[in-house]
Amino acid sequence: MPGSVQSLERAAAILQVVAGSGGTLGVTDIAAAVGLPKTTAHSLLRTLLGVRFVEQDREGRYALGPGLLRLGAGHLDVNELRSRASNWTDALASRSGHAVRLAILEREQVRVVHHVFRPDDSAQVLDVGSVLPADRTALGKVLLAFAPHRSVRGTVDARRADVAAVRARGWAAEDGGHEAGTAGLAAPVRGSTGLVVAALGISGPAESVLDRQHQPRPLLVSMVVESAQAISRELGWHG
Amino acid sequence: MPGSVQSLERAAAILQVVAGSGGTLGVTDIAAAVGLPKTTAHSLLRTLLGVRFVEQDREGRYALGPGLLRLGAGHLDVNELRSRASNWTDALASRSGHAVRLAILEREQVRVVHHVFRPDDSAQVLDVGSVLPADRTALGKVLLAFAPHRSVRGTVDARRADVAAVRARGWAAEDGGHEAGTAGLAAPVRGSTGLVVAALGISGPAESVLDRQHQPRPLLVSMVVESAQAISRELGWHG
DNA sequence: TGGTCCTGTCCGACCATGTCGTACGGCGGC
DNA sequence: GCCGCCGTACGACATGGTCGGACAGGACCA
Repeated sequence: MPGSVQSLERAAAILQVVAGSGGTLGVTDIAAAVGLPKTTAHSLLRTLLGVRFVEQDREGRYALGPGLLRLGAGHLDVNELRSRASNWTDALASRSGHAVRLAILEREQVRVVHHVFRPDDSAQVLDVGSVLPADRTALGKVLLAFAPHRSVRGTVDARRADVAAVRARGWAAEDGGHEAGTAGLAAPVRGSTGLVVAALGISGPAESVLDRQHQPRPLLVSMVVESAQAISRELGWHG
Repeated sequence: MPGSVQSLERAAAILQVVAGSGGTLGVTDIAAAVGLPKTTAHSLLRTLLGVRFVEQDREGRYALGPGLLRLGAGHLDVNELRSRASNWTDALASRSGHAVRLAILEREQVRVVHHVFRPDDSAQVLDVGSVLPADRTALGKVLLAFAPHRSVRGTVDARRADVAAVRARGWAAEDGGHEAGTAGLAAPVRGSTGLVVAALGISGPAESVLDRQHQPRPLLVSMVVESAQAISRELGWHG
């Protein structure tokens, strides 16, 4: 491909073959798989070994190395997020008496990854996996407000003030914008780097979440913000 | 460094910088961080983009891409292993009445990653994190027998028959080899590729694990093998 | 609203490096 | 003990990677 660095494309192909083997592969097999002379493949593998993107066993066979695996390790795994959050989400549901959801931003969409039912006997539907509107839910407002690469001018004027307010307050509210008669609150969950990786929220009947002036009940705000911060600390955030 | 492919070393440095940022970075910042002219860094990034080791947001800033993250995705995460195994390990402890351990092979050592106590009132010590002798425990025998890159000649004669027997039977036993008066059984846990990623074992008083002929009790063998296979299916193995 | 500054990207000249054939030591199989 | 095949080293040479200059576009400020 014109304009590409050939040796990088070749190295990427080699890494894909090694990863696909699931175990270890010799130089001869790798060369055959990527369609290169053995000494060319060996030359590339020697450098991949040097940067620890591959490693070699005692028989000279190659496997993916710690240098490569470490690159991806900083990325948050959704299962780990759920696992670490679950004590706090259960406790928040108990203390607040509301349904609790954890959501992530995925390709500009808000996906629920964890859901704890409101602790009563009412019939409820499990939300995990569902996608929520980003602009009309508290969870979505939080995720959009703290998205890492959004410039202010990229947001239409009507929402700019909202985004700024959510960032300043550290939480977002929704009042019937998503489901008539319900309201919600959400706060950001941060990963070890301080970046927002999820949003934690509660939702329920509007009269339960909001006071008579249609403002969020301060006690509930505190519970949500504190629980989100506790989960953030669990994920390695020091803030 | 003589003998290395310079552009691969440079690309690795770029990926490490992007991974370390935890979010997104521009070409100018990446070039500064790796000490290269901007156009050189851009040339390398264009190819990394082409192989999807990085991706770009709408403002032209770079983050780690799916092509790279997917390489590491096949690697089993110990937390995920524990998480997926825990239902089965709890059940095995209950049904068998013995302590249950899950171990992995790590640099030729056997490391316990999960431990469920024997379901009685006796005082017990949590083993998680400890390292066991590879050749004298059932867990170690299983992990060594099924290690992916071990040639037969690399194993001294005295153990070759043992390795072959463990492979043929699909489980291993220990009889006081590790702790006087105790015995143990273990079976392999496979990942989605069919490779053995862990060993599942029970242990307890020798008279409880073994019959009068000092052979493992068949019912216990079945329980361990079936539980290990259930965990394997949980991890995506189809065998 | 226009000017300034800084960004990401493109183009092409040039030379330093990446490619790969040949050869060799070591190991496994027969 | 011999043969075949592996991984690895070496070095010649052709080409691919490097990078300076230029440009378009966006953000910011007076």
